[in-house]
Amino acid sequence: MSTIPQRPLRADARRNRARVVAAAAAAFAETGLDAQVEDIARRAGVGVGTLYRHFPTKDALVAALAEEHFERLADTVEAALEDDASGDSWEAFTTTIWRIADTVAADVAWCEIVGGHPTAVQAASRGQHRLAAATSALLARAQESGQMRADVTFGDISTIMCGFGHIAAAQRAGAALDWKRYLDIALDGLRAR
Amino acid sequence: MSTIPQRPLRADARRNRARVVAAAAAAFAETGLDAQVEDIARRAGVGVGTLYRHFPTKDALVAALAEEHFERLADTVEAALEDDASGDSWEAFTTTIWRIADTVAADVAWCEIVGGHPTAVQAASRGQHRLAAATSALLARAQESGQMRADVTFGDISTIMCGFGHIAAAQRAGAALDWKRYLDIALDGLRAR
DNA sequence: CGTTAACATGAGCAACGGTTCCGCTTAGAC
DNA sequence: GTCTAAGCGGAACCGTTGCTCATGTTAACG
Repeated sequence: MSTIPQRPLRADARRNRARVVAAAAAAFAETGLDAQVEDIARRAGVGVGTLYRHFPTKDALVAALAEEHFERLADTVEAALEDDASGDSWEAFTTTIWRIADTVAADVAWCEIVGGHPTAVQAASRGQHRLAAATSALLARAQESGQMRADVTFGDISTIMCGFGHIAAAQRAGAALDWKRYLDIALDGLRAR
Repeated sequence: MSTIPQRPLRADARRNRARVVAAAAAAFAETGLDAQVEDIARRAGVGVGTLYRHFPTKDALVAALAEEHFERLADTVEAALEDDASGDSWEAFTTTIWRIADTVAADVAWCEIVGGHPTAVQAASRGQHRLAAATSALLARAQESGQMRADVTFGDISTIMCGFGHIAAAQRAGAALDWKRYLDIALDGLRAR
């Protein structure tokens, strides 16, 4: 039951909406999900009222961003899937993960969404399914080549990436942690012996 | 510059302090660090004023609990270190980690503290040092036996456990994650090839 | 231009949660 | 038993934050 606008948005409204989305993405990435609405509006150069005209609630804004974020990730993995028509499938897998990691590490809000924001998770279900399908395919190839543990599932990958997101966030917040090291170890744990 | 009370606490005050600590531990374990002060007081069967008589601030309460938590963990690892005078040192290491994991998995607040609560981290520094020393020793043995990657440090273990804490918390909150699976993979990543 | 519906604004409202304060209670010393 | 300082309770306080609404502004169409 999505709201399909009868008339397209007025030019200024469209511009403002885009600004809000960009500002929110930046704010959430920096501060996490508890970035303040007023701060987002200020960054976007609009009033809070304008923000609320486009998104009925803060949750809805988060959900919209989550949706976009998942779609982008799915794009990345699907692209990797095509590029890797032939080649080392284990390496195709790991480089994809490292690429995703770079994106996720820059976004504090990521893990907060994955690990328990019902509205956002629901909104992003389409992207999540695409992501799951593509990742599973990449996974299957690496397993067929005998380089990856045979029992690894997509769920394992999302678990690892969820932990990853928190570690990256904590590191950014000043904790003595190292997300590269973490990924190195975790990926090693996925290899066949 | 710790405050040493000139006179011992009155009997009822001592009892109430213990109740507050227990209630706070339970509340933080269930809800995480944003458990409400009023809720903690209610669980303890005291007024908020009483809570604030014993702990000047919510942060201080968190710090006190963190301190105790780290000391307990250090106890666990030190005990393992003694038990393992002879035997399979890799297994000694992994069983210790699994034991710690059980404790940590039951406590949502754990990772929030490790990953960015300055007051608590500072208060727990003694326990952290004990924990670091004991874990490093356990680690060294497993490495000497050739079963663990030679480049693993204590920092790696705390990174892994930090991720672990968040995954366990998210799982408890309903996310489709599996902390046992995670540990299984991460520990495998620590083994030598 | 003139008109108007769409849009923007930001002070202000309400809820929430940590902290304080003061009148009352009680453990414990004599 | 009496006294008093230590302790207790919880209503009130206050800063914070998501959200609303009355008022002012402007894109877009004729």
